Amino acid sequence: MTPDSSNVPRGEATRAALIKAAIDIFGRDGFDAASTRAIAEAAGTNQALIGYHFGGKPGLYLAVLQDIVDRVGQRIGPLVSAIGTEFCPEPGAGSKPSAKRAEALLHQLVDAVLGMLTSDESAAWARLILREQQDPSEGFDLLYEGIMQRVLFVMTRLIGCIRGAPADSAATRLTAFTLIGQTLVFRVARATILRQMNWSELGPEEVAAIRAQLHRNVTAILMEQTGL
Amino acid sequence: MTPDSSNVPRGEATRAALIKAAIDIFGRDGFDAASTRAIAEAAGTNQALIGYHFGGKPGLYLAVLQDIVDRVGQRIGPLVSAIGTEFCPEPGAGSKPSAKRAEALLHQLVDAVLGMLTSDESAAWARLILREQQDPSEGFDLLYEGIMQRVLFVMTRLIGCIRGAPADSAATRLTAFTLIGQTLVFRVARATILRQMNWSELGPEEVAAIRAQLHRNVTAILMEQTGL
DNA sequence: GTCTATAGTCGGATAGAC
DNA sequence: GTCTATCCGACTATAGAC
Repeated sequence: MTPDSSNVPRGEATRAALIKAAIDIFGRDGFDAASTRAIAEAAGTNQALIGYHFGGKPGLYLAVLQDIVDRVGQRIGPLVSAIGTEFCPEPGAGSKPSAKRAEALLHQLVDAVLGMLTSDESAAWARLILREQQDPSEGFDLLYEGIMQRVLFVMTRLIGCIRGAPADSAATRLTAFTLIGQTLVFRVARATILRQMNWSELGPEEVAAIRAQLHRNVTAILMEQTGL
Repeated sequence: MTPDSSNVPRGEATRAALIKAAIDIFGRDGFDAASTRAIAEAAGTNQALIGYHFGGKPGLYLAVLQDIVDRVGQRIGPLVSAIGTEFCPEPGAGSKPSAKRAEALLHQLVDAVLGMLTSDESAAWARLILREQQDPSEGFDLLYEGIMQRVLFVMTRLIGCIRGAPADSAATRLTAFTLIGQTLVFRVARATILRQMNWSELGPEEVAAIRAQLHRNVTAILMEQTGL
C-alpha cells in the first residue's frame, strides 16, 4: 500500500535494530563499559540516533529491559498464564485441581525455565538480569514485576497445592527459590559446569541430562514434606 | 627492631591497601568501568602506584582474584581439607566412612557455603566471580582451581558415599551443581528474594530459615536415590 | 529521520622530580 | 617507593547540515 518497502512506521526499524544490538552489548559489557558507538555500529546505524530515539544511553537501557521482559513473556508467558488461571484462588470457582496436576505443571514450569536459561539467546540478557540483581537500578522494577513476580506467584501456588500448605508461607517461598536456584545455576555457573563436566556446550543431550536431574530433585523436595 | 613502626617490608602496606580497595571497586563496577583513579583514592594512595606495584590495571585485577581465592580458602579451606583427607580414596587406607558421617559433613559444607555467600563481605567478591563465570578471562583459572574445583571435589565424594554411587559419575556431579545452585541463589537473586520475602536484609534470622530449608532439601534429594 | 563534526569529560599510562 | 603533571585516546552528548 504505502511506498515503503516494509510496513513499519518510519524509524521503527532503527529503533528495533538499536535495541537488538544493545541487548548484546549491554549484556556483554555492562551499562558503563558499553559504548553507544559500539551499539550504533552493531545496529548499522548512527550514534547520534540513540539520543534521538531514546533520549540517551539510560533511555536505551530502559528500553532494552522492557524488551527483555517481552521476550521472556513470549517464551514462558502462556504457560504461566495458564497455571495462573487454573490455580489462582477465585472465590466460588470450580473444584480445586489435584496435587498430581500441580506436580505435572510444576515440572513443566521448571522445564520451561531451564530451556530458557540454557538457550543461546538467553546468554546476553541473562547477564543483564544478573547485573540488575547484584546492583538494582531503577530498571529493576521492570524485571521484577514483569518476570520474577509472575513466575514466583504461580510457582508458590503449585507448591502450596502439592504440599497442602499456604502458598504465601515463608517455607513455600523459600522452596520456590531453591527450585529456581537449581535451575539458575546452569546459567550462572555455566563456565564451571562446562569445565567440570568436560562439556563444550549445553546442547540438547546435556540439557536432557540436567532436566532429568532436576525432575528427580523436584519430586524429592516436594514429596518430603508431603509425607509429614 | 627496624625503625619502621610496622614490620611489613616497605611498600607492602600500599600493595595490600590497593588490593583491598580494588576488590570493592572492581566488584561494584566491573573491570572496565572501575577506574584506577577511584581505586587509588579509596586506598589512600596514588594512582601511579598501580603501575608501579602491579604493572597496570590488569595486573591489579589478577592480584585481586588471587586475594579472593585466599580469603575463601581461609573461610572454608579447613573444612574442605578435612573432608578431603577423610574421603579421598587412598589405596590401602582405613575403613570407609559411613554414609551417615558423609551426610553430616555434607550438611556442614552446605552451611559453610551458605554462610559465606550470605555474608556482607562476600557481596563485593561474589560479583567478581559472577562476572568471571559469565565471561571468563584468563583469571578464571585462578578461581576455578582455587575454589570451585576444591569444593566440587569433596562434595561429589560425599554424595557418592551417601548414595553408594561413583563420585565421578555425571549424575553425582549434576546433583552437586544443584546443591550449589540452591545455595547460590540466595546471593545471585538476592534482590528478588528480599523483595519477595519482604525482608530488608539477610540477617541471622533469615539465614537460619534458609539454612533449615536447605537442610530439608539436601536430605530429600540424597535420600531419594538411596532407596532405589 | 538521519547524518557529520565537535565540544567537553574522563579514562589509563608514564615521565620525571623528590 | 611515592608523588605531580601530562599525554593521548575514548567516551557521551549535541549542534547543525541535509
